[in-house]
Amino acid sequence: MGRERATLADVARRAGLSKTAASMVLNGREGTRLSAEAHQRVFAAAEELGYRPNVAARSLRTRKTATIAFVSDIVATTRFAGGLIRGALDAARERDHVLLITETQGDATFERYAIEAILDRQVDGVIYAAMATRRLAVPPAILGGPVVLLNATSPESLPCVLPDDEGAGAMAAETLLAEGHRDRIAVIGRNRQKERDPEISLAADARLRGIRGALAAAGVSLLTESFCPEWLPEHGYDAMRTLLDRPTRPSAVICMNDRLAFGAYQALGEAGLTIPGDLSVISFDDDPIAAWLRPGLSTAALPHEEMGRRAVEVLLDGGDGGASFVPMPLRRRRSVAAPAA
Amino acid sequence: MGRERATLADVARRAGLSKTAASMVLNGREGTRLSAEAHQRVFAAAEELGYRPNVAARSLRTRKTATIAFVSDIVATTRFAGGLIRGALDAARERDHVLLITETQGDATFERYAIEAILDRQVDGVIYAAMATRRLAVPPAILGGPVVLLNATSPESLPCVLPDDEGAGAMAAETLLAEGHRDRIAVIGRNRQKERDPEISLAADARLRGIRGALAAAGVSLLTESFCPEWLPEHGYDAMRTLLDRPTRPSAVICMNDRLAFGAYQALGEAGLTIPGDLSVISFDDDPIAAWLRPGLSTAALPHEEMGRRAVEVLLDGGDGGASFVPMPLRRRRSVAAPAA
DNA sequence: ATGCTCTGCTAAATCAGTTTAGCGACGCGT
DNA sequence: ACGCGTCGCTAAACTGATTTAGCAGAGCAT
Repeated sequence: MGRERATLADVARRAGLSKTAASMVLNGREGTRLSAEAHQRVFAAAEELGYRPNVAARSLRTRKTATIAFVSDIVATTRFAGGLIRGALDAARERDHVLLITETQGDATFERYAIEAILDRQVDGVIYAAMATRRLAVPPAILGGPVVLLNATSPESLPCVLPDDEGAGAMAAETLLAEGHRDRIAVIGRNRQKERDPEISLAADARLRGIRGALAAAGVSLLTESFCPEWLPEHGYDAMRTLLDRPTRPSAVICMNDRLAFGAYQALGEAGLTIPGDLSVISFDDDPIAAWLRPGLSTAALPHEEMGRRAVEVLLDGGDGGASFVPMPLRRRRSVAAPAA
Repeated sequence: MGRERATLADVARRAGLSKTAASMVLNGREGTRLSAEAHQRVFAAAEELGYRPNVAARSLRTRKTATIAFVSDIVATTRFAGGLIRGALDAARERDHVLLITETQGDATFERYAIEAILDRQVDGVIYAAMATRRLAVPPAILGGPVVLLNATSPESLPCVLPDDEGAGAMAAETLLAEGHRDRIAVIGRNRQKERDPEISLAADARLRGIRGALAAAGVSLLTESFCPEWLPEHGYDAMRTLLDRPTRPSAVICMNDRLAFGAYQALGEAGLTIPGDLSVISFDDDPIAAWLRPGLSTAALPHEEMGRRAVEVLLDGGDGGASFVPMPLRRRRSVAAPAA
């Protein structure tokens, strides 16, 4: 690629100055005593030759590469990753950096390979991302440089960027309360494993805490809570069917994610019940499907893009070293209304 | 990152040989006359020191970086990109390469930036990917090196990797024929713009050609074809409702993508019709939603992962310079059955 | 006139590899 | 004994930038 690129030596020659002078001018070094005229000549020469510095040569000397490694378990290949990468890409571009992407797929060999590739290329920092919000162990080899965890925390308490699941939980509950729902609110998607083991999920527990907190503050308690083995549509479907068999039908359900909500929609459709007339539904994630459902599903969006962006900012601009929580905005759609009288 | 790494000079010193010797041994150069014992000593020294070559230094001399640029319009941030990137990542790793990801977002300024970043870093090749299968103009600046188009073609007829949409269209039609559907097959998702302008879509025309070819071969013609302004669920919904108002109800519909099919499902559900009892549905893409629908949606999968992989293979191993079509496998689910008697 | 400082600039070292050119020792044929 | 080829290896150049150390000349004070 790119044959015949002008080098710094070419620029210097054309400007009638030394490489040293050219380098200093182009890097905008303070305290150099080069004349205004010298500056002019260097800039002009660089412009005329279309000079662009050779990154390899520069980083050989400076050990800076203007490159960030984006390492993930399997996030890069899932639909959830898009926003994370896009946000990181944007923020990186604004800071004249570029993203090197690798995936470990949870495999130790792949991880070792990814880390070697990264160290060999002397990246300026690492963003270590997880698909599901969770706690994880960071390979010690990358701790030599700046690291930011994305959608994850670690025992070493490295700087990290997380969605504000607890806030989202509270918001979901408050949204229902504001519509007038009180004692007939149900939750679909309780899951002991997810709630207890931070290495599996941090979201489950946080969302639940938020929901409970907001309801407690209003003096309301949950009608019932459905447990699900996973957060997939079929489990939401099953849970909703069971719920409909109860003597007291809920006026609203909070689903722990959109896929469960989708399953719940299916069960409601089969039962001939309408949303939000018979029952309101609210959920988390803002999966693309939320906008496609009829009626549109109200859901607290995972702010992927903002999270990716934030990770780069913390990495390059420096953060306070702690956790950075990104708010989950509510996407208000037609699935929530006041309970039937 | 990576302080105190051993250099080639360290290895040479430890092996009691010159840098030249060490370099040649480690690169497995043929025709060198270094003794077997020298080889041993170099390998041992490298091993003991945990030596890893400095990529910047190497590429400064060789102009090779073991890095591939993955440039896309907006593909990297969409749910469709996952597989493309994952496949490329896998194939790249197998060849000891790494992926530099950039996005143009269809913006000329961003594109220029992306290309400069790429040229500055002297990547070994470029994969230029599009979100929607289409024809596009490749920026001339990257034509100096190897380029492969992914999910796209170009007027310059560069090597490219495309899904076999025509084959998939034929397969969809044949699947329905095999179940016994004949003269009551409808298509949802015709779209003049997509079919006519290759800069918008190549898939629309190809899928349709495949469908028509297979039906013609069986002496069958389409019952009707619904036009849609876009391929979104709401348009599938509208099309299906219109279809159900016709005197002759179709026994099967082929939707141009899964989102249309999702909309069709919604309309069928509301009309109280069951799939596949009253009507079979088949589609294209294998969006995650296809597996979540009840009943599961039969669909020809976009082989993203295989496409990403193929792009890297063509780029690094060399292709025949033409288009490489990747088959779209049918994901057979419960949405297709024999027509009601 | 000498010494000193300041200005404006450059030579050369450096980063860590690859590659070219070639050197000394040895064996062999004549 | 001399020339030649082969073997096993190395010195030094080279890649393109940054950075350190320092030089020549002007201005000024003594």
